[in-house]
Amino acid sequence: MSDETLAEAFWAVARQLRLRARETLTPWEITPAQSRAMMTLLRHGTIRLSALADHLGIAPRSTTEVVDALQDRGLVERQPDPQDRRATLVVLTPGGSEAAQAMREARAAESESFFNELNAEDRADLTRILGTLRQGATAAGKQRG
Amino acid sequence: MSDETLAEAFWAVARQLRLRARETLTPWEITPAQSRAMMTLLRHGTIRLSALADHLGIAPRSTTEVVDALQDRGLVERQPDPQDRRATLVVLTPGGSEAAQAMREARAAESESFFNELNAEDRADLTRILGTLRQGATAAGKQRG
DNA sequence: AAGATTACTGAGGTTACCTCATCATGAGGG
DNA sequence: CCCTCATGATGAGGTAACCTCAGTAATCTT
Repeated sequence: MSDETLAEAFWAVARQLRLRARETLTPWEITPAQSRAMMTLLRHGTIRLSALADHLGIAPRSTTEVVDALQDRGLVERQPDPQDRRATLVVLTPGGSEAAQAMREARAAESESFFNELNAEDRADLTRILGTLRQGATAAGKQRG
Repeated sequence: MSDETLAEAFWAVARQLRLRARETLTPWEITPAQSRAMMTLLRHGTIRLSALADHLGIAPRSTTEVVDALQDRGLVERQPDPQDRRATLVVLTPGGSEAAQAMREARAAESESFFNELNAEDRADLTRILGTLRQGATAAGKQRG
């Protein structure tokens, strides 16, 4: 049953990674959900609130609150969707875009420093192993679903 | 900057593992915090509520609530500490102990099925790499602290 | 043009945590 | 012994991040 230890080790590292990520974001005083929203907007550009909800994996109603918070900080703006007047587009403000890029760089640097304990070979192995686990997990999930 | 991808892959797998763990515990209708408390009690035996709080990494007041919930389900009991009448000992009931052992086995089985996508060599590599990351993370954490 | 559907949001709830104040008990000093 | 201070648990009340359900405006279907 050394697998129990493997799972534990995985949790421990995930925890470290989570704490690091949180620490990295402290200068912006932003919550994890908000930062994920920012990253999504940086990656996909202006999108509808409902599309943002899909990307974040949370309910549209909850996304409203995340957007409210970001809007209060002047990081995003709501704009009417010219295609559909029911819809709301969420767009990064110039300041928000700047902040999002800075966050992305900080996270990349943090990730780099986290994983630079590993040599190139270990990184390659880890990448491959994680890929295997990711696929295996989804396949196994379907058995139960 | 393929590290960003590495971190992402790690998150993705951690997420799968978390979902699986949640799924594994559904038969007991128990929250993650409650199950962690059960595992702690199974491992350490009868301990004070404050000691349980330390193990769980949450505030004593929050631990009170976790214990309340477990007590309502008849899984644990409160007992006065003969050493110190201010303190409360938290002890698994016979039913709680049985449940805790069943959960531990279920989690071990789940972990086994999750990681059995990997061959022996990959498991060994992963174990080693996670160990490296865990140490590196704590070392790096001290720089910042 | 009526009816169904969709996009967002107000209202209100849940979970899992938190801090601060309170109360009983315990420990040390004069 | 008694007084003060510290400690263990808990009551009261708060927060963050989610949820569902209902309502409103706009769009699509027929």
